[in-house]
Amino acid sequence: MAQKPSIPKGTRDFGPQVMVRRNYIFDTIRTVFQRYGYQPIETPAMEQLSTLLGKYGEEGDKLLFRILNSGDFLSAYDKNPEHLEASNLLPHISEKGLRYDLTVPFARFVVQYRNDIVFPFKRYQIQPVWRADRPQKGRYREFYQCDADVVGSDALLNEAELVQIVNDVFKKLGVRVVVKINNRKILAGIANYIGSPESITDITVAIDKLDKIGIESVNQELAEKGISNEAIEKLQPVLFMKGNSHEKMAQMAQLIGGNDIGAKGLSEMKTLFEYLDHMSLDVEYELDLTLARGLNYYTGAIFEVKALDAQMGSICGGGRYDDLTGIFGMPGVSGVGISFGADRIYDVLLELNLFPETSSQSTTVLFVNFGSQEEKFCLPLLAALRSAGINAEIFPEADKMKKQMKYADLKKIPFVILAGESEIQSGFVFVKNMLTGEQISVGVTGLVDFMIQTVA
RNA sequence: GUGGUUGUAGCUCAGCUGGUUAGAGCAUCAGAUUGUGGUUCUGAGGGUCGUGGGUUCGAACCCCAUCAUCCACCCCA
Repeated sequence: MAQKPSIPKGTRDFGPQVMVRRNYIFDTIRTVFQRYGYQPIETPAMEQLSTLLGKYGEEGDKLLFRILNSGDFLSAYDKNPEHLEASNLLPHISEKGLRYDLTVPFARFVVQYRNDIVFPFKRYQIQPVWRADRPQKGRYREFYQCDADVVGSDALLNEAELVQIVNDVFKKLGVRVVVKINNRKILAGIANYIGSPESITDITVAIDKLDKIGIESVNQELAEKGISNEAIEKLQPVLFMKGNSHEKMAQMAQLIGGNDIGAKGLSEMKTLFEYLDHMSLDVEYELDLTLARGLNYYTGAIFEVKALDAQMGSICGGGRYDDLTGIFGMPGVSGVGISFGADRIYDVLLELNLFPETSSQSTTVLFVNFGSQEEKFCLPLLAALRSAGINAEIFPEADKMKKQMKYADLKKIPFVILAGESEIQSGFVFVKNMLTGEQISVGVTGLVDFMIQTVA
């Protein structure tokens, strides 16, 4: 054989049986989003590079897929070698990129259509995103995000509602999860408290790994980042803090209640938990002081959802961003959003065997094709079954019966109807149940009613 | 970007210290069965052993390079 065709690293094809299951996830999430009044939008796969660059930090910029300009992109470029530098060459080579997430394109969308949007604007968006990362378990270069965001409202009730949505989605899917909640203002308060406000990023990145690498390694990493010993010392009570969410908040008030931003964060957290405690949720939710989340545009609450029974990174995350639209020239609009990672949720459902059984069958009835006369006899029956809401098809050619039966078998079609010459003359066709192998004769005039009853 | 793993039929993998013509299971196709699938039996097709170079009388096997893959780190859904 010639060289085998293949697809790019970190991308996947989805066959019919996989798509049925993926759609089950998308439909579940979409239904919940709509239940809470969120409206759908879509944005292009590619954005201007200027929209994307600088929004995800230095690391994020490296993970952007850039699209090569069409045509002879160097024709207008000054090719004098003395002026040849990557920085001024780049705009000539690439000016578009594949979107990295759905939040930044959404911010662009809000700014662009600000006069047409009714605020607070609740939107959802289910589309693929791309990251030029190295693939590994649960990590792909092309994957779907399912986002719900509210912009134009500072109210913490929005945060609470998003947790409620998480609750509903995972309850429907049957996955046990824990929602971890933190607040960037609390993290800033911690950084102030230990006297290194400028190191907030290094501090949060390090303590985010606490449960993964342990306290020793965290302290070591902090030291390597240039955090002073006394600052690390002051941080220890936070890292070792025990108790439930309310107890932790009380302890934190002792430590960081004195600085403005820390107090603000704690106050927000308290309000949020008051809402959540009144929502009779099924999911666990807890304050996790070590939760940091990478995206640096978050300014308030941050969320992360982890499956309790599967070894998988976070399957859902989000947070509050006070000024995302500011970088696109529209300051003072606050937003909060959440993003479900459909591909990871798929992997979790597969691992835990949580996909519903029925989600693999598409056709209910197959007519065996005996020839051109018989085809014509079957067509009105087919149409009638379809009108009655029953998925039905006829084998497209009068192939060997064995092959047609095998087709039904492989496609898990539960009923096969045989209408050959003698059946047509008698006015009775055979309906074969492929599960039991049982075959009964049914009058043509009563066929649709019979099938409706049998299927129901 | 860093470290490691594995590349043999469509798929999952055997293949001894380097030795004739590289095997198995599953899948596919055909027949047993001209109007009955999923079971069974018989037979058939399908491989530049990832690619390129080297060592050797001889390489799927040893060496080097390269590409791909998966896993871990960084980071993240």
